Amino acid sequence: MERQRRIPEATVARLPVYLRTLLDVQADGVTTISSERLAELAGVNAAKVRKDLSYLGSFGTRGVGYDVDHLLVQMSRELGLTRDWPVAIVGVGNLGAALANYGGFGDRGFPVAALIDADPTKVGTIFGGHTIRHLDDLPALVDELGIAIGIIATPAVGAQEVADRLVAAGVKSILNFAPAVVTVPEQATLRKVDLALELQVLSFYGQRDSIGLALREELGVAAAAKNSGA
Amino acid sequence: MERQRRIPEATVARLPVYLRTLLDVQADGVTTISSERLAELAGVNAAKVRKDLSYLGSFGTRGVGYDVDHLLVQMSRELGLTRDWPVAIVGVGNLGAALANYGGFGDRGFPVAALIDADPTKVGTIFGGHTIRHLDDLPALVDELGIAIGIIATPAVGAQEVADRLVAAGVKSILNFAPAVVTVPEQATLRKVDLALELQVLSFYGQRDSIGLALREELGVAAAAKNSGA
DNA sequence: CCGACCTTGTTCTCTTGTTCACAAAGTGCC
DNA sequence: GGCACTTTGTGAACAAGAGAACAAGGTCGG
Ligand SMILES: NC(=O)c1ccc[n+]([C@@H]2O[C@H](COP(=O)([O-])OP(=O)(O)OC[C@H]3O[C@@H](n4cnc5c(N)ncnc54)[C@H](O)[C@@H]3O)[C@@H](O)[C@H]2O)c1
Ligand SMILES: NC(=O)c1ccc[n+]([C@@H]2O[C@H](COP(=O)([O-])OP(=O)(O)OC[C@H]3O[C@@H](n4cnc5c(N)ncnc54)[C@H](O)[C@@H]3O)[C@@H](O)[C@H]2O)c1
Repeated sequence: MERQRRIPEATVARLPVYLRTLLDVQADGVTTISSERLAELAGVNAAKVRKDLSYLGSFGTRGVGYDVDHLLVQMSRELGLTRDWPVAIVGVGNLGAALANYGGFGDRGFPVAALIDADPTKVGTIFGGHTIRHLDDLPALVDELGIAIGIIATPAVGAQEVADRLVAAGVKSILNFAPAVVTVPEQATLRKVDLALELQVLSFYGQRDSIGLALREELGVAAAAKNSGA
Repeated sequence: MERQRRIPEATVARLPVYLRTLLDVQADGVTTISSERLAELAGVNAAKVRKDLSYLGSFGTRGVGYDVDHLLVQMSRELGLTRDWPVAIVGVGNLGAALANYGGFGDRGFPVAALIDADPTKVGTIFGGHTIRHLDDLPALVDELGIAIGIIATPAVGAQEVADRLVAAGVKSILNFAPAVVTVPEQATLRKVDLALELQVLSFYGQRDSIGLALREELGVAAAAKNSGA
């Protein structure tokens, strides 16, 4: 009779999308929303929305839909957004600086609490209201500021070491922007954002479409014959 | 006897990781690599590597492994990396500027060919070697420069419109950084990078782990009581 | 030239995720 | 109060992906 609290990974990744959508409609004064409408706005299938929401043990009202406010509360609770998650950005270069300047994080419960670099000429300088600290100060910063999430914005070479240090300092959640394979022990969670990967995937599909077009033009009868075989 | 050229999405997303790994080992002078070793370096399962590579129709040599150079050629061809894919960055703000400054794109076949903004005070100014052009110039730029990929780095509000314009101008591949649901017609491909989503997913697992710890420590009856209270 | 050894390519099974379809449940009109 | 209508929640079918296991194929030492 165990609690069925196990939320599938795929669902977890969609909850933030629903959350944002709900905040949008809430701002427009909408108080109730159907799975159909939410699905449309979130760009997914309605059945998927209902199933996803059902994992929250969420109570929609049949014949009516879901109460937007209530859904937002449930969802925030489930995602752990009832508290702040102080973020440390490691590597204040091009990208790290842009992230540090970005206001969108603090707004949503992810305040940038520390900037960290290894370059002695950067350490000690002030950027975006924060004094840049040295990587060696990490454990102290985690203690002091309760850093919960580390963002790696260093070159690929340093990424694994930074991750190791973050984990050693007690940071269990890491977001990696460096184009490198980084591994963390099981008790930690690592997610990656890989620009080059995204572009290469786009080029794959871009290319395939071009080929597809050419094929579609030239193939004609042969194509049908070929496909029917399958 | 149909060509089994349909590569699964999940595989496509891993090919860039293999590619990068192979480039790394190639730089170290390695000429042959086993699926086992490649898997280790790429952080995946060896069987998965073999299956993925088999979609390339790739010829490994049993008893030996894969020829690194050959694999790189095949993989680049499959991913469409034998040509350049000129990129246009739309929205030269915080993030757009960082992306424009980043050297890592041009290196790998994705030269930044155009910077685009809608802000009249930015249009005409020079940034990182490019004159910032107006969104209205998009069709001309696509013709002139052969823009193949559009990167959306505008605020969320403008994202869908920018996407529509990109598609209308003939850009079939789009990478969206704005936290908004953007849809494109079927002939186009859109991928998104969603920072807030990544952080929220991290907070979900971060929270769950803390709870998990508490549960593991106290388990049994007490835990149930505690949860019911929350 | 042969046999021990290694590594691939692929088949099969299991798990995870998606979608459909429909009964159950509630609303609000009349 | 009853009935037609809406929308949820979920069971079941289907699709995609992961991983284990192993036969087939090839290498290389002797
Ligand atoms: N800039 C972009 O738009 C962009 C886009 C995609 C990916 N990336 C990736 O993000 C990462 C950062 O890119 P960038 O352009 O900001 O690079 P950058 O060279 O401008 O900045 C890197 C910063 O990290 C610091 N650093 C280096 N090693 C460190 C270490 N071990 N510990 C702490 N700090 C360290 C450096 O001092 C520097 O300040 C790179 O891996 C890059 O591939 C950047
Ligand atoms: N900066 C970051 O680190 C960061 C991180 C995550 C996500 N994002 C997202 O990336 C997007 C850009 O962020 P930013 O910090 O660079 O914002 P920004 O406000 O600094 O820059 C936005 C730029 O887009 C331009 N713009 C606005 N509407 C436009 C339109 N319709 N067409 C063309 N250009 C237009 C503006 O003139 C401005 O130059 C936002 O959606 C943000 O949420 C940014």
